[in-house]
Amino acid sequence: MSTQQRRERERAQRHDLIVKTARKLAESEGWDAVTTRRLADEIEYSQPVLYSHFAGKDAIVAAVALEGFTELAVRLRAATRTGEPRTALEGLARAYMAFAEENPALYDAMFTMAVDLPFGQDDTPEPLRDGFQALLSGVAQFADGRDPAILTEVVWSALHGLIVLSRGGRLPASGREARLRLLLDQFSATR
Amino acid sequence: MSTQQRRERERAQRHDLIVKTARKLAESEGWDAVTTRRLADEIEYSQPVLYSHFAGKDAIVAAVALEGFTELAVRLRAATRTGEPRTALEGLARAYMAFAEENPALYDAMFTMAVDLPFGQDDTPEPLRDGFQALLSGVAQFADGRDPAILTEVVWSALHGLIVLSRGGRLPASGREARLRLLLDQFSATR
DNA sequence: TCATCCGTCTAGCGATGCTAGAATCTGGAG
DNA sequence: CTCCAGATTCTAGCATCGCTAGACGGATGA
Repeated sequence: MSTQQRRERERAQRHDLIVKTARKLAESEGWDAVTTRRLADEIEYSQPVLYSHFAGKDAIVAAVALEGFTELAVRLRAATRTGEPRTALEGLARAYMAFAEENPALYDAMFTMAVDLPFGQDDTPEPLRDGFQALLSGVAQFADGRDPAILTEVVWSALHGLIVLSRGGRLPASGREARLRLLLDQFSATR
Repeated sequence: MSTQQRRERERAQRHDLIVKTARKLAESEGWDAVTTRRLADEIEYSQPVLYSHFAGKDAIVAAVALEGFTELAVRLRAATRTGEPRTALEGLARAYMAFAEENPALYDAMFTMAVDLPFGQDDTPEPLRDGFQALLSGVAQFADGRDPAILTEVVWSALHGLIVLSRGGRLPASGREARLRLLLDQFSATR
């Protein structure tokens, strides 16, 4: 009976190996380099093994994304644990942008690629829920009469827009800080 | 000598036919359906003909995107020709979102796919420049002390974020109007 | 010791973007 | 009107992609 457990343990390890390898590969050479053949090579197994763990390549990307949500939630919570609400928004925003900048491929998997992750639904995976909750609880501190959920969604959208447009070369790298400052100013004003 | 001109005219027509067909196909069945084979079928020529007009598939997508920028600029200018600055921002934002909603595939080509279009550079194509100018001149009306360029970039980012997150199912379709209202409120406040 | 079964790999399918070389058509000279 | 030269278009194929069927192998239990 013990061999059965060992088997399952090894399977779980290989599962993690696949996810971690995919992530590392994507981060170092971009998602285009993450082909099933290359990934299989990297983990030193053949392609079909991947499909015994995941339904397809999309599922692997989704698994990587899920890891990302967990990490993002941790970082956002850490950032919101500071003092006053004014700096809380700034900390939150900076933490979010830093995360996106440090893990571009991961961020892509989370917010631009994997379409099959159910976001605001009943079967939304825990890490996803947690990520949004971290944002929400941070933003709610200075909602000041405004609807916290709506406010969170808009702040999030603005940050995401800045990130994704910057990355694609649509926004000049120079004004980064000025844009963030303006955004923070606008959203701390209750009006 | 006339036949030479006719040749060139026909070439130009076929060039347009390719772009228009790619756009229509993308809009009706998504960009995944726009394969070189399918596109060649649709225009009733063989694949290599495409490559006598464009360097590759990316160049075709870029050509479609360019069309989009021209149209977007026109719509934005029309929207900003209204009266007071308060409603100008709202008109601008609604026009932008309506454009994105009515032409999802086109919008994708403009702002998420084609990476090879030089955006804020010296060799930026005219339609691109014009598109941003239309936004800028609209936003500048109510800048009210704030840096117009920075303000434009941030407003644009926020709108883009809303659009792209909504489309990917990351934001619920329900709060659409509320989010837009909140965004408008925040950005009309000068503070 | 042997048969069974689970796990893994080899080999291959259809589809992709792109291209070389054959085939065809066009236009102008004799 | 004929025929050749040059441009144009097509057929066929390459490498690569995600994915899978079926052969193969070794570990497990009788």
